[in-house]
Amino acid sequence: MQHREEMPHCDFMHAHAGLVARVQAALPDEEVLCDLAELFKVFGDSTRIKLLSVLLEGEICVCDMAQMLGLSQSAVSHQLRVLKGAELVKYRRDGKTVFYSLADDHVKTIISNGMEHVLE
Amino acid sequence: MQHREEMPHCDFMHAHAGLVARVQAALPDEEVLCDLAELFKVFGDSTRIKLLSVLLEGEICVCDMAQMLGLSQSAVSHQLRVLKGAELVKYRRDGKTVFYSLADDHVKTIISNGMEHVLE
DNA sequence: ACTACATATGAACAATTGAACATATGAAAG
DNA sequence: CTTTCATATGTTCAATTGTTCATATGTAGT
Repeated sequence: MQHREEMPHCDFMHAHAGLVARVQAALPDEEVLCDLAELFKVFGDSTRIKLLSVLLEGEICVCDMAQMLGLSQSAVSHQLRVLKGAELVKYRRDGKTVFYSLADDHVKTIISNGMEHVLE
Repeated sequence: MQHREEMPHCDFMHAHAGLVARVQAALPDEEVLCDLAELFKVFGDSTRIKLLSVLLEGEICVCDMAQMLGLSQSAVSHQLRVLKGAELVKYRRDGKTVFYSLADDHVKTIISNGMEHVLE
């Protein structure tokens, strides 16, 4: 029952000595990696994935999305806000109605890449 | 839980009448979309993204990953378990040491697609 | 057998999060 | 200006999640 709060790690490296340092150097900035995780976190919710999938078909208003997915208007609006915050969707206002659409082609690409992995 | 009958929704559709039904028909199965969300959820954590990024450089043991990222061995092991559950990594045992590596090229693709969106 | 080391697992805890509900904003029509 | 409809925003709350600590498993050597 040794309590080493210091550094829980191996006493020796298993690979050659420079590996740790070399990989650390090659690693992107912490901030970039966190941003990347935040991006995927946005995709990592079934409601938001459904909204994005629906928007693959084109521009759709909030109300229709709620109907299509059997969700409350509030839930859809909240999640669209998250998607907009991540710049995955954009919107266009026409009278009382707001039409949402995908912000760019990255979204399609990311979703279809994920699909490939899922459908294996 | 769900009171689907009294859902707050528009009284009329804004797009042409068949849009909702048409998009619903084109939508992938609920289960597939949920699996997709689960996949992205795995990417949606900074610790796991860091582990995956590190593994882009090649096969690395648990201990070295912990050192590279300044994480406890336990934290690394727990997250590697999640990554393995999603079939994003595989491992190889050599004596006491366990070396992890990326399961396939999808992982690289997904990460770099996400990167593109982040670096804008 | 025992010891040392690398990794995995279980449990408990704090922090995050998505949904529901209520309310607020914005826009067009009367 | 008031009403009505479409959408947005707060708030509360239950459930999920990541980390830490403690312990267990596995492996090699003595």
